[in-house]
Amino acid sequence: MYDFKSVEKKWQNIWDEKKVFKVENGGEKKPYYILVEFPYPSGSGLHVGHVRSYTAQDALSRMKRMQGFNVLYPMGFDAFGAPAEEYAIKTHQHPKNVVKQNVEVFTKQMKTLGFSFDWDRAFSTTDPDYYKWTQWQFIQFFKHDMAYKATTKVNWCPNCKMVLSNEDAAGGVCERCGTQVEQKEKSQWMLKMSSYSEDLLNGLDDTNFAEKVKLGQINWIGKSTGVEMDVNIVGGGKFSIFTTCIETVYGITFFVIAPDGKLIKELMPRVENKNEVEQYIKETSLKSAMDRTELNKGKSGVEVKGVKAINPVNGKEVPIFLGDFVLGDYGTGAVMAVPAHDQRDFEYAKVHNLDIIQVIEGDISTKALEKHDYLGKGIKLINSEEFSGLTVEEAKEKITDMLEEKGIARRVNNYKMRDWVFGRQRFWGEPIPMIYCQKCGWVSVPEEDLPVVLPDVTEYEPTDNGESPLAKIEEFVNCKCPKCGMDAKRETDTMPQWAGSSWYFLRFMDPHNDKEFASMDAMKYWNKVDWYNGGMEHTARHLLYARFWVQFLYNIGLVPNKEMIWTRVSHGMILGSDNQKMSKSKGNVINPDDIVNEFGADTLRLYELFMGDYEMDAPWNTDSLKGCSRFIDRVVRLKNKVNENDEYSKDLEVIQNKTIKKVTYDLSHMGYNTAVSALMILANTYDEKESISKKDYQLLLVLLNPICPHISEELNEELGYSPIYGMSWPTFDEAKTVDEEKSIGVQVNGKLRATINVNVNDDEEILKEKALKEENVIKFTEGKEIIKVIAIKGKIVNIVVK
RNA sequence: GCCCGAGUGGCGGAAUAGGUAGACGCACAGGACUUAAAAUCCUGCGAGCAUUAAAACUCGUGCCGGUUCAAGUCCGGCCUCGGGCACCA
Repeated sequence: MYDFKSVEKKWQNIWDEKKVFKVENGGEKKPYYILVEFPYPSGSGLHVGHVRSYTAQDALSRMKRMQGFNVLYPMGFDAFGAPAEEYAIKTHQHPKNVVKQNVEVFTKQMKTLGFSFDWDRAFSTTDPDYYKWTQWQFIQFFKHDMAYKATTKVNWCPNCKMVLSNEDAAGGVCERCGTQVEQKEKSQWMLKMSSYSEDLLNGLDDTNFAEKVKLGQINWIGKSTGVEMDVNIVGGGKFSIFTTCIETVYGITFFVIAPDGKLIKELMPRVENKNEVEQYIKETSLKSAMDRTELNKGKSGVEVKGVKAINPVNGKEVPIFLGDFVLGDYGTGAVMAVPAHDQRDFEYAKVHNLDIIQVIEGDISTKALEKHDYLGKGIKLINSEEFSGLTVEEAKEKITDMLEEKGIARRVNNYKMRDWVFGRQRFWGEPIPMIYCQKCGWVSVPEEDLPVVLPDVTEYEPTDNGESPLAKIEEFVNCKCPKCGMDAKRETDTMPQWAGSSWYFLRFMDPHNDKEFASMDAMKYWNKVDWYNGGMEHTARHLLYARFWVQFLYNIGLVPNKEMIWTRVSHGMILGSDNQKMSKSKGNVINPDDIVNEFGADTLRLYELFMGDYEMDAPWNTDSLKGCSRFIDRVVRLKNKVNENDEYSKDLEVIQNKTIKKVTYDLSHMGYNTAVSALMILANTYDEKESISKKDYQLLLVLLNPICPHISEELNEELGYSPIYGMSWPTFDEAKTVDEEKSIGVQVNGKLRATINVNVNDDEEILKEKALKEENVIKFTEGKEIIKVIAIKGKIVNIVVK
């Protein structure tokens, strides 16, 4: 085994000292921006999963550079967030120190892996120079009426006296102490993301995201098209419902309204069973979002006695129920219930003993006949007055037209995506740069006063009332109103972790700018992120937040494109050797440092790309890793076969062209494992020869360089050539990528009976002739009638007999 | 329940446009070298049948059916596993 430690160190130093991968904005070369999700620098260091995607994109970057592109491959740190804060609370040190240490560890680890990041562009979202601009952008949201304060519910642990994230409140209990989590009302900053629903859907057309990524976005936005209809209440008043199945309107037997909605509050004075209703509202409010879904099967609810609603199409009076399955913040907070044609309503009607009226042909004896049962099948309406006999599709339109003419309904779209709750009651986040003045209301911090810096204190314990720890720090809270100069109070909530990562890719384009978050020129130069790689777990939310952020900046003229990310791809996880997700508790974690120490960075890089389909999860296997180490040793040993010849060997021409083609294609199409395999085949071919030329050998090294940059540079230097990083990527001659002679299969009735050696140019007649001469083919065709012979040049012969 | 993704040897996985299934690697077995081990090199390696050897043959890409001269690949219907969302009207 070669001395990988000194070789790797040597080349890492050369790259570092000569700033080989430093990239400037501008120049003759075409720009190409490759981005990997920047990590959260946790205390446990780099994970082998990071190594997989960073290596993959590193290989792509290195090839692209050699292909003559000006490649931006940056790295940074997404370092705000709860774990650093919790660690800081435990150890009584400022989270920024914790982050600083972790960033140093991560940086060192990444350097020992030889990634070609432009380290001069690195930053952390926790740097005041960076979050200054996050705050500045928040102010733009505020100024453009896109940020507002509203009351939302938060998970509250009465024991820890802390606001919990949904993750920390999983199952309705506090993750730290196991206490039942309560829902608490809290006034918080929100971003009007829902107003971008349609734009975020349409924007997908301007991207090259993988189909599954687009689907993730579409599902999260959750558009549904339907009808909003007004419903009168007996004795005066009205409310609206939203439905996607207006064709079932004659089947309404009750309405259900949200216990947390406005409507029930309005109706309260007329309610006869006030106690019961109030009790139910209270019960619902105590349940966390989790509990509410768990209660799913119960179909709980109470009738709102004393008020009845009128079905607008036939004047029928039906009861109104309060049910916690209706959400106050989706649609209108009220639904029409048609038990015959909605399974949920069906079950609800059974539990509460309500009428069921069938309005669409079919069987409803055991369960509801739902839209997926009846749509698109020409099924007709019944019991629906003049609409009876129409197909459901016709009825949908005609009923809507009728209701619209009467002025009591509208065609509308609804979206599952809500506004973005942008406040966190935490210390370790970007302070929201807002000031509350008794006289002027909410006023944004003047831009010249940014950043609003997190204070240097030693206590980060949460307050008793659910406010951010910042609320305890008087010198932080108390300030003057920027408008009127009176005493005022600073907002103490901080931003969610998603904030900093919503625009970091823009900052990489112009990371040292102290006048703007990034100059328009810089952003126009790079134009878009060409490749964005990250985990599947971030393809829904992070990507959506980032796109929303960018679209907003675009609308106020601050970025050049409505979508700033062109291709988004995702990679699979590395699982433990037990095929389970790696976790400390399972004891199946592999530390990349250990592997680098024992086998070297090149081996780890090679293995992680070779281990399987990049987009798929793959289990760790140290034996396989050793195979990769062997391959590198083999390449090193091949040097003994190198002769003094400075020309390519003619007899290796085809395999070389083939390999160049394969590696070039695969590295840019996430076919990393097959690229490695092609290199192994090339090395095997070399190994079969007595000797190879310097050029032959160098070609292997150059093709291997994006994956194993250290050893390939070292061996190349030993040959006396100048560094690979300064070379051009090899090109191939398409005509020379196929062997003249090859073996193809001969089938009789589709079953393989022989193989024949042919020339790729042999025409059908020659193939047929050769095939029919084969002994085994004769055996199977003898005495039978040959119906036809299919012969495909260079591929196959199939003889059909009877 | 809904939406994605995946099921191929002992294992990880290959297989541009349907065209010799199992590339490449691991593990394993046998052999060479060696005092020995490691390393390296050579050979074999889907199952069955056969076994003195080889050829040949039969089956084989989760299951059932279909299209086709030809299906891992296309179509219809399922099953299992993984991930995400979850009363969204």
